[in-house]
Parts: sequence; structure tokens; C-alpha cells
Amino acid sequence: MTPKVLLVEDEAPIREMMSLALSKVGYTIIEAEDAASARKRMLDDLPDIMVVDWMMPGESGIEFVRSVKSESLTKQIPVIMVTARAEEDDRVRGLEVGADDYMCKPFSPKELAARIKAILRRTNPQLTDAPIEVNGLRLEPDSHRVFANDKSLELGPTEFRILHFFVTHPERVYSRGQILDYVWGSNVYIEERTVDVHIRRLRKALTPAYNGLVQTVRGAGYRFSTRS
Amino acid sequence: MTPKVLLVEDEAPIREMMSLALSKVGYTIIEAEDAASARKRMLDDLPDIMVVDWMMPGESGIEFVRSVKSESLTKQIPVIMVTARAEEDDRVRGLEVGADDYMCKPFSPKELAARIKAILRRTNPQLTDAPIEVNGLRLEPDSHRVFANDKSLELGPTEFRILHFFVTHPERVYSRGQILDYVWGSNVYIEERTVDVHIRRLRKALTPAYNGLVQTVRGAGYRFSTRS
DNA sequence: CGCCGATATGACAATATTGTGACAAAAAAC
DNA sequence: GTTTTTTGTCACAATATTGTCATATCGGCG
Repeated sequence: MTPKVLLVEDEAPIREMMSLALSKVGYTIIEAEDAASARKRMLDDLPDIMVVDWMMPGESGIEFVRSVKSESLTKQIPVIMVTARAEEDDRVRGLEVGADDYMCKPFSPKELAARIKAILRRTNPQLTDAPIEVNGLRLEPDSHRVFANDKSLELGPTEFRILHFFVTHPERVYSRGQILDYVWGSNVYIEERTVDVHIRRLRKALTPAYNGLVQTVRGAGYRFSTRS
Repeated sequence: MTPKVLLVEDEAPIREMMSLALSKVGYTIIEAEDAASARKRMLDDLPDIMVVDWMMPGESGIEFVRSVKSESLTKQIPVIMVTARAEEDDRVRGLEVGADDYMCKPFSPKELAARIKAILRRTNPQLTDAPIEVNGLRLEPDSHRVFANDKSLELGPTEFRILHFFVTHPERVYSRGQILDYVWGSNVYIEERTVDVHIRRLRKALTPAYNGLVQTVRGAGYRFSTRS
């Protein structure tokens, strides 16, 4: 799952320099040479972050960013503005229209990579939830822990995610396919039987006190329920 | 280490009045005139407390606080809400979205400083530079030293900062990226694996008595916890 | 009972993640 | 300037996790 970077820059040499540097560091690069095509690529490819040149023929980078940041579908995509000028004023204007960071040419590829990385890191914060308790079984998302009557249980990462999903979606049957979607993500090809194995591992970790909570529904899937 | 206060207030005169008064009392002030730039400054500068105006053009203070308090990275930053109205109802709503205190205009700079101090004292004891002790492990912020049962430990500067961060944010998992943000700052380009190395150095320095405190959570990050 | 499909379980190799020692560059101390 | 400490990164080792399989067990049904 390498992050996708959309480069919007009219000058081909600069674009290619950036593209090369970034793909070397492990990003997937999408290029656009003007605002119009950028708009298209943005909607088609859903980049994780955009690097936009300030000065471009036609619609300027500023206008482009402003419109991107005013549409709900795209406003959350972080943007780094790039400009030749280093005026404090520009910086302010850039950030004003909603850019998340600002760089002046010339800059090193390394610096660009660094900023992208920093922004992705902080715009992707894990959301937290309050602890969930059911029948003396407590799951704390913050500390990433599960307690059975205050005794800590050892769960693997996947088992933790499954339990988290179950605890937040109780009393309802989910097929193996649905569980794969919710816990692993939609675009993953994994045998459905693998769910069985992880269910078993989860039950084992909950043994002996709480394994009745994870119930098999023959022909349908699994269910998390406090009712037997 | 003077506490950093982020002022979010659209009216410049009021903002400056507050800024002046607070910096006189020894705080570092960061100003923002709307929610968008406040968000940026918040992530860049990691303030210790925020003072947010209720009524602002664009995204209101209420919405801003709600979103701040729902993100793991920022939810623990205390917030004081400021409003022109003195309705009991407002107070309830303000505290409901997660604000830690509530003030009505007009207020004296002195009162503001007092409230900030009170909140910092109860939510961020380390800013008062008071030693922090946990399980016989004592960390003294002013002397920059750590003692295990009164025997001084040799920590490097970075290890000290990590431990300081951990001690003040216990019982909770932080990803390598979050630890980088908090300990190194948001704008550095450092390999996430570097955190591992420093964690190891920290553990080594705490060995043998206290290394169980720094726990690895596979697939998630690290956690400082007194519970096994 | 004996059959069938569905589910449980143990084992295992492939992967992924984390721990660790070494090292050179940078920073700080002298 | 030189020496010492600290820092970030790497390569490799040590572990833990993951997905899949083969096989056992189960549940229902004629």
C-alpha cells in the first residue's frame, strides 16, 4: 500500500526530477501538467497527497488548491505548494487557501520526500475509541489491550482487530467475506477459510472464560453475542 | 520549557491583548485567526493548551474543538473555550464537545492566565517541572536526570525525552510516527526504525530493574505501562 | 447408521515485524 | 583544533505473525 502522490507541475524536467526521486523512495507517482488534467487524475486515482506548483499556465496552482480545498470530496487530500518565490507573503497566501505545507524552489528531492512523509504521518492519525466492556471483557483501543476480569490477554494483531470489530458490531452474523472486508480491507485476496483459523486463534486467546462469545452460525458466518 | 499556548481568535485586538498578557506571565504564544490555520499550527507546534473563541467566521470554535477532541493525536490537549455569551446552555455545550474550561467575555487577562495555569497544573504536571515518580523510577525534568531507587541512571538526551514523553503519556500505544512527532517534532525526516533503536537504548539504560515498563505492541508501536 | 458438506484444528513455510550490534557523520564538549 | 558523545542508519539476527493446507470433527438428514 504505497502512498500515491499526484504531481501538478507544468515544467516537464522538474516534474520528472521529482517523480524519479519520489518513486525511488517508494511512492507511486501520478503526473499532471495543468490544473485541468490534475482534476481528472485526482478523481480517477484518489492520491494520498498532492504537490502543486504555484505558477502554471491557465488556472494557477493557487486557484486549483482553493477549489480542491473547498470540495468535500477532495478537501481532505493534503497539498504541498511549490513556488519559485520565497516571499513570506506567498507562504501566508498559500497556507490561506488551504495548502498544508509550502516549499520554495530550488529544493532537494530529499526535502520534498521528507515533507511528504511528515505530512502523511500527521494527517493520518489513528482515531481512538473509548474502552468497550462487555461481560467483564474489556477492550481498550488506546492501549491496544484486552482484559478478562483485569487479567491481560495475549492477542495477535489480527485477532485484536477481529475482536474489536466484533465488540463494536455485536449480535449480528457476518459472513467470512464480510469479516475479510471489515478486518483486512476490501481489496485483499485471501481464502475465506483463513477467517476460520483466526476465529479459532481468537477463541483460544479468550479461553476458557469467554469463548462462548464468538459463535458459529452454520452456513452463514460468525456472530459475537453475549446471549448464548 | 515554557508552556506553549495556542490562541484561536479571529478578532486581532483581543488576540493581541491575550497574547501580550500571557507572554508577560511566561508562556510561549502561538496565534491563529481561524480553525484552519489553528489546525496547522496545532500539528506543527504541538501546543500544551489551547484557548479557542466560540464564534469565528468559517468553522466555528465548537466544531473545531469537537474535531480536535476526536483525534488521538490532539485529544489530550486541554482547551479553554471563550465566548461572548454567558448562557448556562453554552457552557454545557462547550464542555460537552470536550472543552476543559469555559470563560465568558469580557474577562481579565489575569483570569485567563489563572485558568490556564490551573488546567496545566492538573493535566500536565510535567510542565510545572515537578519530578514524576512511578514505581520507584523518578524523573526530574529540571535536573534532566532519572533515578531508579535513588541511583542515577545514564540516559542520552533523546532517551530522556522519550522517557519523559512516555512517563507523561502512559498506558497507551503510540506508533513510531507519533513518537517521532512528539519527541523529535513534526518536521523532521527520520526513519521510523530509528525509534526502535532509541527504544532499545532506553531499555538498556533502564535495565535491569525497569525495562518491562517499555512494552512493544506488535503491529502498533510502543507503550509505557506499569501493568505487565 | 452412513453420508455429505461445513467447520475446527494442528502443523508448517513464507512473511512481516522487531531486536541488536556496528559504524560513520554530526554535534557537543574540551 | 581535537576529543568525546550523541545520532541516525544500516545489515543482519531473532521473533512473531500470517495464510494455507491436510486432516479431524461436527451437524444434519435420509
